[in-house]
Amino acid sequence: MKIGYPCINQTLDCSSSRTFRLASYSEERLIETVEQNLACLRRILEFNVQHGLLFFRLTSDLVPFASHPINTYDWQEHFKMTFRRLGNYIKSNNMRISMHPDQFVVLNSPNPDTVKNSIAELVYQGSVLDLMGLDSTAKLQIHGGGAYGDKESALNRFAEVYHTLLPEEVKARLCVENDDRTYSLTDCLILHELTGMPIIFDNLHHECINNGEPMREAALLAAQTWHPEKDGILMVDYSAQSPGERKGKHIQSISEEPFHDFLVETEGIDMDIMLEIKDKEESALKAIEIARSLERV
DNA sequence: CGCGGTCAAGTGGCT
DNA sequence: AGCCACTTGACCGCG
Repeated sequence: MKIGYPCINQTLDCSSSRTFRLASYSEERLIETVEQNLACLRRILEFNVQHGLLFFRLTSDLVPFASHPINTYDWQEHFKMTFRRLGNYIKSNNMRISMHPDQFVVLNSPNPDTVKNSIAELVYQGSVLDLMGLDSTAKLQIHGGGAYGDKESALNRFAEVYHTLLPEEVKARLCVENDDRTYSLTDCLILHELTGMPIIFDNLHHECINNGEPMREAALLAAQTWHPEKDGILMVDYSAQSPGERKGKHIQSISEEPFHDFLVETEGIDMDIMLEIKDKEESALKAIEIARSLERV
């Protein structure tokens, strides 16, 4: 089991998600920003290795406006060696990597432009992982999208787009994650049937919407959608409800007992866990200790 | 130099 | 109808 956190490290004094406004776009600024983002990413990865945090989610903002028409610069070529070195570092330290395109990526939107932009974003994020030389166990994780009042049609539209419009290099990495209000685990299983995509399991979202599956059964169902050689082991997004706040809102800092219980409940299911918790690596480090006490890492 | 409004993009739920 | 949240705040103009 590998444990990690998404995108941002709060201990280090750098950010790998620096960007700028569209209005102030220039090629010069793009190059400078990507340079700084990748340098910071390197520092974060080194921090993670030093602390045994072997699962990490790369920010979508590594390359600003990467899928926007304004960006016509060949950043892939310019930063080829930097990406390759980052990838070599990741591989030589046996780290697991994911990316999570944001809410604008909606493959089943009725608006063809939205679908087109979504695919461009997926191609960008996949190409980052490709440039790093990572295999198809490095994943892109998205949600089912909208329901538009007719979920069955929306699911079929997703599958249609998947089969007819997505390039192979995106399909090799694409996963669907159960969300907290529209696409439950059951819905994701349908998408899996239609496309073969593995399912990333989110425990908190599952608490928000489900079809009665106990946590262990749900995790098992998701785990069965992963092809061990091609996809690697199950990825899990773990969080806990922030007390007294909106349903689904992430907690500030990990509390030991629920995480401990989750690990006990999922004993024997091989998984890598991404902690979606506000204080980032601080909680991830606590989580490692808890997992160690149960001999899961 | 610090504060706060705003930023490429979508969707659904809440007030 | 408008605001908020989402895997994540960061940028930039203004005082």
